[in-house]
Amino acid sequence: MREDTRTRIQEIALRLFTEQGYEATSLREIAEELGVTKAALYYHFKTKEDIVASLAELRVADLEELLAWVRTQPKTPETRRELVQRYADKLVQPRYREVTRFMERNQTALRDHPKIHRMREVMLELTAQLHEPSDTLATRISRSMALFTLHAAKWMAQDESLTEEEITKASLEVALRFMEP
Amino acid sequence: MREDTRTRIQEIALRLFTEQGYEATSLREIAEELGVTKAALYYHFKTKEDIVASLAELRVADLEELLAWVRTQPKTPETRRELVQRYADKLVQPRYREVTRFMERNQTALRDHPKIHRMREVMLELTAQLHEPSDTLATRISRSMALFTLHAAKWMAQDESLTEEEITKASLEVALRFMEP
DNA sequence: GTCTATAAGAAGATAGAC
DNA sequence: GTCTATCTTCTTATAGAC
Repeated sequence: MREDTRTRIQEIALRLFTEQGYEATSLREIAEELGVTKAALYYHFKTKEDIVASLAELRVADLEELLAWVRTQPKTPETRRELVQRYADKLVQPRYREVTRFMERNQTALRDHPKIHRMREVMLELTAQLHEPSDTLATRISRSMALFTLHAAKWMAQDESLTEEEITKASLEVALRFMEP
Repeated sequence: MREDTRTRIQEIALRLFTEQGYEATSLREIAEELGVTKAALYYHFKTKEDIVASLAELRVADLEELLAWVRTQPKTPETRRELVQRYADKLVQPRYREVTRFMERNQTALRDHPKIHRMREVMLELTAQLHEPSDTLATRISRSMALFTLHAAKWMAQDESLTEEEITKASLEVALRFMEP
């Protein structure tokens, strides 16, 4: 069954925004790939920013769910490792990863979008769950780098003949190592 | 003594490109801040891309120097730690850091610029110096995250009342910890 | 080196027909 | 839901005077 037009706009926009950049991608291009005119897009999304907001929503909802979960848990090393594990699980879902990639690559262009701002907040709250006030600065940096590692490890794929699975597995191993006191 | 116009264009462009994004910053804005007309910019730089190339040049030269140095050294743990240390030293120089920040934030918009491409190459070669073929994948990821940590630690400054010096010192400590086997 | 003036085009967005 | 046609505004870039 054919997806609805709204979803297809999201898919095409996400791909083009990521490949070419947000500002560099015009509504004309999106419309052409979809096989309609620019004006048709305006029936589904009021503005270009609305398309971004709808994409950000896909990720924010996931992150807020994760944050809500961790707040029900006791603040133990066990919980922190489990949070890293769950974050890694989110990150292997293609849709989540694509949206994340789009946002990483267009930080500046997106800086004024309210939904993007909300997402940054949630990410900061999530990393804050990884340490306690009594931890040293070095420990806090190390813990934050655990989440970063899950994101950044895909760089490794460039010059190596490794499968995605090997990289995912190894970067989780490294991330958990960074969580050690 | 007043700097020359070319240098002032570079400074203003670098700031606006970083704050607002590369595509979102027009030559008109740069000219207005400089107090001249758009046309005057074209005397100093043939195109907008030329301004970017001149900015990238500032960083590429530094990185190539670092790469040239490390290639004269024996491939020992000692050399690798020294490379991390030297990279950290580069990163505290304001001009280098500003250009780096600009590039991090505008990855997609800059993807087709040849100078940017060269910079990515040099960065990859630098990280390749941090490990040997016999190292496990986890070790290689961990070592690459050492350089990443030096970049990313500035995120820590957001919600804390820490001095830049404390953060720099602690992130170097973490980076060197990540270099351990 | 900097100016005015202008070209040539693409962008986001809207009105109204079908 | 999608179209054609159009508006307005902005962009990069150039020609030629001073």
